Amino acid sequence: MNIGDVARRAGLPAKTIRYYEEIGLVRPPRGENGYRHFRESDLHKLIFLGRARSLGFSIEDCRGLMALYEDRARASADVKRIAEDHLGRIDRKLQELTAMRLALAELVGSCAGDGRPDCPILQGLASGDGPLGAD
Amino acid sequence: MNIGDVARRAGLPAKTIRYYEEIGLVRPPRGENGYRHFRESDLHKLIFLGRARSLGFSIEDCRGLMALYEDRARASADVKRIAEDHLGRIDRKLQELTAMRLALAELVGSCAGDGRPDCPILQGLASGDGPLGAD
DNA sequence: CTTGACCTTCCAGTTGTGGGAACCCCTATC
DNA sequence: GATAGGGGTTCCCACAACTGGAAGGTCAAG
Repeated sequence: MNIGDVARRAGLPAKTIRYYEEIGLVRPPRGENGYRHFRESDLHKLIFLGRARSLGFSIEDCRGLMALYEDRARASADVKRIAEDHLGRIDRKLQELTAMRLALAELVGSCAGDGRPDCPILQGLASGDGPLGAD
Repeated sequence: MNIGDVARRAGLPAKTIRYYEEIGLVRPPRGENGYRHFRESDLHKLIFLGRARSLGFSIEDCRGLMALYEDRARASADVKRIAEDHLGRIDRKLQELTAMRLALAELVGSCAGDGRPDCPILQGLASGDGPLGAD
Protein backbone atom coordinates (compact mmCIF):
# COMPACT_ATOMS: atom_id res chain seq x y z
CA MET A 1 0.00 0.00 0.00
CA ASN A 2 1.13 3.52 -0.75
CA ILE A 3 0.50 6.34 1.68
CA GLY A 4 -2.71 7.43 -0.03
CA ASP A 5 -4.23 3.98 0.39
CA VAL A 6 -3.46 3.70 4.11
CA ALA A 7 -4.58 7.28 4.57
CA ARG A 8 -8.00 6.41 3.18
CA ARG A 9 -8.25 3.14 5.03
CA ALA A 10 -7.05 4.52 8.36
CA GLY A 11 -9.01 7.74 8.01
CA LEU A 12 -5.94 9.89 8.59
CA PRO A 13 -4.37 12.59 6.39
CA ALA A 14 -1.23 11.48 4.55
CA LYS A 15 0.58 14.42 6.17
CA THR A 16 -0.23 13.07 9.60
CA ILE A 17 1.05 9.63 8.67
CA ARG A 18 4.35 11.11 7.47
CA TYR A 19 4.56 12.97 10.75
CA TYR A 20 3.94 9.75 12.69
CA GLU A 21 6.78 8.14 10.79
CA GLU A 22 9.04 11.10 11.50
CA ILE A 23 8.49 10.71 15.25
CA GLY A 24 8.89 6.96 15.08
CA LEU A 25 5.33 5.72 15.62
CA VAL A 26 5.37 3.73 12.38
CA ARG A 27 8.29 2.53 10.30
CA PRO A 28 7.10 1.57 6.83
CA PRO A 29 9.86 0.26 4.55
CA ARG A 30 10.67 2.09 1.33
CA GLY A 31 10.41 0.82 -2.23
CA GLU A 32 12.94 1.28 -5.02
CA ASN A 33 11.39 4.60 -5.94
CA GLY A 34 11.55 5.96 -2.40
CA TYR A 35 7.83 5.52 -1.81
CA ARG A 36 6.73 4.29 1.60
CA HIS A 37 5.31 0.79 1.44
CA PHE A 38 2.77 0.10 4.18
CA ARG A 39 2.07 -3.46 5.35
CA GLU A 40 -1.15 -4.62 6.96
CA SER A 41 0.52 -4.33 10.36
CA ASP A 42 1.31 -0.67 9.66
CA LEU A 43 -2.30 -0.09 8.74
CA HIS A 44 -3.42 -1.69 12.00
CA LYS A 45 -1.06 0.53 13.96
CA LEU A 46 -2.38 3.62 12.23
CA ILE A 47 -5.97 2.65 12.95
CA PHE A 48 -4.96 2.07 16.57
CA LEU A 49 -3.31 5.48 16.68
CA GLY A 50 -6.32 7.17 15.13
CA ARG A 51 -8.64 5.68 17.73
CA ALA A 52 -6.35 6.55 20.62
CA ARG A 53 -5.97 10.13 19.34
CA SER A 54 -9.73 10.44 18.94
CA LEU A 55 -10.04 9.57 22.62
CA GLY A 56 -7.70 12.47 23.33
CA PHE A 57 -4.57 10.52 24.23
CA SER A 58 -1.41 12.54 23.63
CA ILE A 59 1.17 11.35 21.15
CA GLU A 60 3.40 10.28 24.04
CA ASP A 61 0.52 8.33 25.57
CA CYS A 62 0.00 6.70 22.19
CA ARG A 63 3.64 5.76 22.05
CA GLY A 64 3.29 4.04 25.41
CA LEU A 65 0.03 2.34 24.48
CA MET A 66 1.53 1.06 21.22
CA ALA A 67 4.53 -0.36 23.04
CA LEU A 68 2.22 -2.17 25.45
CA TYR A 69 0.03 -3.30 22.57
CA GLU A 70 3.03 -5.00 21.00
CA ASP A 71 4.32 -6.42 24.27
CA ARG A 72 2.85 -9.87 24.81
CA ALA A 73 4.12 -9.87 28.39
CA ARG A 74 2.49 -6.57 29.35
CA ALA A 75 0.49 -6.09 32.53
CA SER A 76 -2.95 -4.64 31.93
CA ALA A 77 -2.30 -2.46 34.99
CA ASP A 78 0.22 -0.48 32.94
CA VAL A 79 -2.36 0.19 30.25
CA LYS A 80 -4.99 1.06 32.79
CA ARG A 81 -2.72 3.55 34.53
CA ILE A 82 -2.17 5.49 31.30
CA ALA A 83 -5.90 5.50 30.62
CA GLU A 84 -6.80 6.54 34.16
CA ASP A 85 -4.31 9.40 34.11
CA HIS A 86 -5.84 10.57 30.88
CA LEU A 87 -9.32 10.24 32.31
CA GLY A 88 -8.24 12.45 35.18
CA ARG A 89 -6.96 15.09 32.77
CA ILE A 90 -10.25 14.96 30.89
CA ASP A 91 -12.18 15.39 34.11
CA ARG A 92 -10.11 18.39 35.15
CA LYS A 93 -10.59 19.93 31.73
CA LEU A 94 -14.32 19.32 31.95
CA GLN A 95 -14.48 21.06 35.32
CA GLU A 96 -12.54 24.00 34.00
CA LEU A 97 -14.72 24.32 30.91
CA THR A 98 -17.88 23.93 32.95
CA ALA A 99 -16.83 26.76 35.25
CA MET A 100 -16.06 28.93 32.23
CA ARG A 101 -19.38 28.07 30.67
CA LEU A 102 -21.24 28.96 33.82
CA ALA A 103 -19.60 32.37 34.21
CA LEU A 104 -19.87 33.16 30.53
CA ALA A 105 -23.48 32.06 30.23
CA GLU A 106 -24.40 34.34 33.13
CA LEU A 107 -22.75 37.31 31.45
CA VAL A 108 -24.37 36.52 28.12
CA GLY A 109 -27.75 36.06 29.74
CA SER A 110 -27.63 39.47 31.36
CA CYS A 111 -26.77 41.33 28.18
CA ALA A 112 -29.60 42.87 26.20
CA GLY A 113 -27.76 42.47 22.93
CA ASP A 114 -29.36 45.45 21.27
CA GLY A 115 -28.12 48.71 19.80
CA ARG A 116 -27.41 50.39 23.13
CA PRO A 117 -23.86 50.56 24.50
CA ASP A 118 -24.67 49.35 28.04
CA CYS A 119 -23.18 45.88 28.37
CA PRO A 120 -22.93 43.72 31.48
CA ILE A 121 -20.41 41.50 29.67
CA LEU A 122 -17.90 44.28 29.34
CA GLN A 123 -18.69 45.49 32.84
CA GLY A 124 -18.05 42.02 34.19
CA LEU A 125 -14.73 41.77 32.41
CA ALA A 126 -13.66 45.18 33.65
CA SER A 127 -15.10 44.51 37.11
CA GLY A 128 -16.72 47.93 37.42
CA ASP A 129 -13.41 49.74 37.69
CA GLY A 130 -14.51 52.47 35.37
CA PRO A 131 -13.46 53.25 31.83
CA LEU A 132 -10.08 52.14 30.54
CA GLY A 133 -9.31 55.53 29.09
CA ALA A 134 -7.63 56.31 25.80
CA ASP A 135 -3.95 55.94 24.97
CA MET B 1 4.69 51.61 36.87
CA ASN B 2 7.33 49.31 35.45
CA ILE B 3 6.44 45.96 33.96
CA GLY B 4 7.06 44.06 37.20
CA ASP B 5 4.56 46.21 39.05
CA VAL B 6 1.74 45.76 36.53
CA ALA B 7 2.57 42.08 36.29
CA ARG B 8 1.97 41.71 40.01
CA ARG B 9 -1.12 43.88 40.05
CA ALA B 10 -2.70 42.31 36.95
CA GLY B 11 -1.67 38.79 37.91
CA LEU B 12 0.03 38.18 34.59
CA PRO B 13 3.61 37.15 33.83
CA ALA B 14 5.81 39.98 32.53
CA LYS B 15 6.54 37.84 29.48
CA THR B 16 2.87 37.70 28.62
CA ILE B 17 2.55 41.48 28.95
CA ARG B 18 5.47 42.01 26.56
CA TYR B 19 3.76 39.65 24.15
CA TYR B 20 0.51 41.59 24.44
CA GLU B 21 2.40 44.75 23.58
CA GLU B 22 4.08 43.02 20.64
CA ILE B 23 0.70 42.11 19.14
CA GLY B 24 -0.74 45.53 19.87
CA LEU B 25 -3.12 44.85 22.76
CA VAL B 26 -1.42 47.43 24.98
CA ARG B 27 0.84 50.32 24.02
CA PRO B 28 2.71 51.56 27.09
CA PRO B 29 5.01 54.53 26.39
CA ARG B 30 8.73 54.20 27.02
CA GLY B 31 10.87 56.16 29.45
CA GLU B 32 14.33 57.68 28.81
CA ASN B 33 15.97 54.39 29.72
CA GLY B 34 13.83 52.35 27.35
CA TYR B 35 11.69 50.91 30.14
CA ARG B 36 7.98 50.52 29.49
CA HIS B 37 5.94 52.91 31.58
CA PHE B 38 2.45 51.60 32.36
CA ARG B 39 -0.38 53.99 33.21
CA GLU B 40 -3.43 53.10 35.25
CA SER B 41 -5.37 52.70 32.00
CA ASP B 42 -2.83 50.11 30.82
CA LEU B 43 -3.23 48.23 34.08
CA HIS B 44 -6.99 48.20 33.62
CA LYS B 45 -6.63 46.86 30.11
CA LEU B 46 -4.35 44.09 31.32
CA ILE B 47 -6.78 43.12 34.05
CA PHE B 48 -9.55 43.11 31.46
CA LEU B 49 -7.43 40.90 29.21
CA GLY B 50 -6.60 38.54 32.04
CA ARG B 51 -10.27 38.10 32.87
CA ALA B 52 -11.27 37.56 29.25
CA ARG B 53 -8.46 35.03 28.74
CA SER B 54 -9.48 33.19 31.91
CA LEU B 55 -12.95 32.81 30.39
CA GLY B 56 -11.27 31.19 27.42
CA PHE B 57 -11.61 34.01 24.89
CA SER B 58 -8.97 33.84 22.17
CA ILE B 59 -6.52 36.68 21.72
CA GLU B 60 -8.45 37.80 18.64
CA ASP B 61 -11.69 37.78 20.62
CA CYS B 62 -9.95 39.86 23.27
CA ARG B 63 -8.85 42.33 20.64
CA GLY B 64 -12.46 42.71 19.53
CA LEU B 65 -13.78 42.98 23.08
CA MET B 66 -11.19 45.61 23.98
CA ALA B 67 -12.09 47.65 20.91
CA LEU B 68 -15.76 47.51 21.88
CA TYR B 69 -14.94 48.35 25.47
CA GLU B 70 -13.23 51.52 24.34
CA ASP B 71 -15.93 52.43 21.86
CA ARG B 72 -18.50 54.59 23.59
CA ALA B 73 -20.85 54.17 20.63
CA ARG B 74 -20.74 50.38 20.62
CA ALA B 75 -23.83 48.22 20.38
CA SER B 76 -24.05 45.61 23.12
CA ALA B 77 -25.24 43.22 20.41
CA ASP B 78 -21.69 43.18 19.01
CA VAL B 79 -20.27 42.20 22.37
CA LYS B 80 -22.94 39.60 22.88
CA ARG B 81 -22.27 38.03 19.50
CA ILE B 82 -18.61 37.48 20.35
CA ALA B 83 -19.52 35.99 23.70
CA GLU B 84 -22.24 33.76 22.25
CA ASP B 85 -19.89 32.44 19.58
CA HIS B 86 -17.41 31.61 22.27
CA LEU B 87 -20.09 29.99 24.36
CA GLY B 88 -20.95 27.82 21.37
CA ARG B 89 -17.32 26.75 21.01
CA ILE B 90 -17.20 25.90 24.71
CA ASP B 91 -20.37 23.85 24.40
CA ARG B 92 -19.03 21.92 21.42
CA LYS B 93 -15.81 21.25 23.30
CA LEU B 94 -17.79 20.09 26.31
CA GLN B 95 -19.77 17.69 24.18
CA GLU B 96 -16.63 16.34 22.60
CA LEU B 97 -14.91 15.87 25.95
CA THR B 98 -18.00 14.30 27.46
CA ALA B 99 -18.17 11.76 24.63
CA MET B 100 -14.48 10.98 25.11
CA ARG B 101 -14.96 10.63 28.83
CA LEU B 102 -17.84 8.25 28.37
CA ALA B 103 -16.00 5.93 25.99
CA LEU B 104 -12.77 6.07 27.96
CA ALA B 105 -14.45 5.45 31.30
CA GLU B 106 -16.14 2.37 29.92
CA LEU B 107 -12.84 0.99 28.66
CA VAL B 108 -11.12 1.74 31.95
CA GLY B 109 -13.97 0.19 33.89
CA SER B 110 -13.72 -3.03 31.95
CA CYS B 111 -9.99 -3.47 32.50
CA ALA B 112 -8.85 -5.61 35.42
CA GLY B 113 -5.66 -3.61 35.82
CA ASP B 114 -3.64 -6.47 37.19
CA GLY B 115 -0.51 -8.33 36.13
CA ARG B 116 -2.14 -10.25 33.30
CA PRO B 117 -1.76 -9.13 29.69
CA ASP B 118 -5.44 -9.33 28.73
CA CYS B 119 -6.66 -5.79 28.32
CA PRO B 120 -10.01 -4.58 26.99
CA ILE B 121 -8.56 -1.10 26.59
CA LEU B 122 -6.02 -2.26 24.01
CA GLN B 123 -8.62 -4.53 22.40
CA GLY B 124 -11.00 -1.62 22.09
CA LEU B 125 -8.36 0.57 20.51
CA ALA B 126 -7.26 -2.14 18.10
CA SER B 127 -10.53 -3.64 16.99
CA GLY B 128 -13.19 -1.05 17.38
CA ASP B 129 -15.23 -3.51 19.41
CA GLY B 130 -16.78 -2.35 22.60
CA PRO B 131 -17.38 1.26 23.58
CA LEU B 132 -15.61 2.76 20.58
CA GLY B 133 -17.89 1.11 18.07
CA ALA B 134 -16.85 -0.17 14.67
CA ASP B 135 -15.51 2.13 11.98
C1' DC C 1 5.05 13.05 -25.11
C1' DT C 2 2.18 15.08 -22.18
C1' DT C 3 -1.18 15.20 -18.62
C1' DG C 4 -2.45 14.51 -14.09
C1' DA C 5 -2.45 12.01 -9.99
C1' DC C 6 0.51 10.52 -6.81
C1' DC C 7 4.74 10.52 -4.21
C1' DT C 8 9.09 12.82 -2.07
C1' DT C 9 11.58 16.43 1.02
C1' DC C 10 11.95 20.69 3.28
C1' DC C 11 10.38 25.04 5.31
C1' DA C 12 7.10 27.95 7.55
C1' DG C 13 3.06 28.86 10.31
C1' DT C 14 -0.34 27.90 13.82
C1' DT C 15 -1.68 29.50 19.84
C1' DG C 16 -0.05 31.72 23.75
C1' DT C 17 3.11 31.56 26.17
C1' DG C 18 7.87 29.74 28.84
C1' DG C 19 12.94 29.41 29.07
C1' DG C 20 17.14 31.28 28.69
C1' DA C 21 21.12 34.05 26.76
C1' DA C 22 23.35 38.40 26.52
C1' DC C 23 23.22 42.80 27.78
C1' DC C 24 21.67 47.63 30.00
C1' DC C 25 20.00 50.35 34.27
C1' DC C 26 19.70 51.69 39.04
C1' DT C 27 20.67 51.64 43.83
C1' DA C 28 23.24 50.38 47.72
C1' DT C 29 27.10 48.94 50.03
C1' DC C 30 32.17 47.94 50.84
C1' DG D 1 35.57 52.90 42.32
C1' DA D 2 34.12 48.24 42.28
C1' DT D 3 30.63 45.14 42.99
C1' DA D 4 26.37 42.85 43.95
C1' DG D 5 21.51 42.48 43.46
C1' DG D 6 17.44 43.15 41.34
C1' DG D 7 15.18 45.34 37.97
C1' DG D 8 14.68 46.03 32.85
C1' DT D 9 15.64 45.19 27.38
C1' DT D 10 15.89 42.33 22.93
C1' DC D 11 16.26 38.08 20.54
C1' DC D 12 15.73 33.38 19.50
C1' DC D 13 14.27 28.56 20.53
C1' DA D 14 10.77 25.19 22.13
C1' DC D 15 6.29 23.31 22.92
C1' DA D 16 1.75 19.91 20.54
C1' DA D 17 0.35 18.05 16.75
C1' DC D 18 -0.19 18.94 12.98
C1' DT D 19 -1.31 21.85 8.27
C1' DG D 20 -0.13 24.29 4.03
C1' DG D 21 2.68 25.07 0.29
C1' DA D 22 6.74 25.00 -2.83
C1' DA D 23 9.82 22.42 -5.76
C1' DG D 24 10.50 18.38 -7.77
C1' DG D 25 10.59 12.88 -8.78
C1' DT D 26 7.45 8.71 -10.43
C1' DC D 27 3.99 6.28 -12.74
C1' DA D 28 0.05 4.79 -15.68
C1' DA D 29 -2.94 6.28 -19.33
C1' DG D 30 -4.01 8.37 -23.72
